[in-house]
Amino acid sequence: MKNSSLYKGSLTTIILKLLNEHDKMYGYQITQRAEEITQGELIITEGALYPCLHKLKAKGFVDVEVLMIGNRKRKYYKLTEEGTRETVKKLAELEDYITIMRALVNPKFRPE
Amino acid sequence: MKNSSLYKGSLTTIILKLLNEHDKMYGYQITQRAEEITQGELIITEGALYPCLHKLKAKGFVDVEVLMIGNRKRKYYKLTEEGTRETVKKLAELEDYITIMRALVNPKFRPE
DNA sequence: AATATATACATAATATTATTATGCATAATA
DNA sequence: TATTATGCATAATAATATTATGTATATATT
Repeated sequence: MKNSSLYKGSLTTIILKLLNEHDKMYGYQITQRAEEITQGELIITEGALYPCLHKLKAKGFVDVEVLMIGNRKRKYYKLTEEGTRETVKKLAELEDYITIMRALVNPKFRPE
Repeated sequence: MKNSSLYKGSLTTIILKLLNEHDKMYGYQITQRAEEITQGELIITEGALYPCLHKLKAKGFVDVEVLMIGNRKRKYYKLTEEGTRETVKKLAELEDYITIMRALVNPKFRPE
C-alpha cells in the first residue's frame, strides 16, 4: 500500500485502530475510511485486507456479524475485549517504533 | 528485529542512514551501532543484514572495499552518490510514513 | 438499453522482507 | 581450555503484502 516498504507490517495496527473508533466496520468501509483519513495516500488492497481480517477473527480479536443490505451481504467486524487489549498493545508498539526510528534517523533524539 | 512486525520494511532505511553518517562501515559494525543508538532495543539479525547489504551493492547504492584486519577480513560499505540520493528519498518516505500513521492513530493529526 | 464504475467478498500465485538455524573462521577473555 | 565476541555468509522457513483473478449486486453514465 503506497510505494514504500515501510507500511509492511503495519496493516493490522491500522485496522485495529479503525475498528477501535467505529464500534463495527465492514471490509470495504475500512479501505474507504483509511483512504479518507490519509487523503488518498493509503490504499489498502483486498488481497491484504481480507486475510488480515480473517486472521483477527481466528485469534479472537474480532467478532463477525453478517448483514444483508438489499441483496448484498456485508460482514461486519467488531472488536472483542481481547481485541481491544491487543489494540492498546499495538498502538504502544507503534509509539515505540516511532521513537526508535526517530533516534536512528535524527541524532538529536538519541540518548546521551 | 524486536518483537514487532512494524520494523518489517525499515531495515534498508536504517542501514542507509547509518552509512550516511559514518563514511564507511562494515556489517558487524552496523549491527553494533544500531544496538548502541537504540540502547539495545534494535537487534539486526545477520540473516537480514547481509542479504540487504548485497542488494544495496547490486543496485549500485554502495561500493565495497575488503580490508584485512590481522588475519580477518572486513567488508566495508560506502555510499555512492546514487546511494546518497536514495538515502534522502528513504528518509523522506519515513517522514511521510510517520505523518500518515500519526493521522491514522491520532484523530488530532487528521486533516479537517 | 448497454456499458462502465462502485460496492462487496474471496483466494491463488507470486514477491518482498525477515527469522531461525547452520556453517566457517579468527580473536579475545574467563 | 572453553566460552564469548567478532566477522562473513546462506538455506529453510515464516510473515506480510501485491497482483491477478473470480463472483456478484448496485449505481451512474452514455
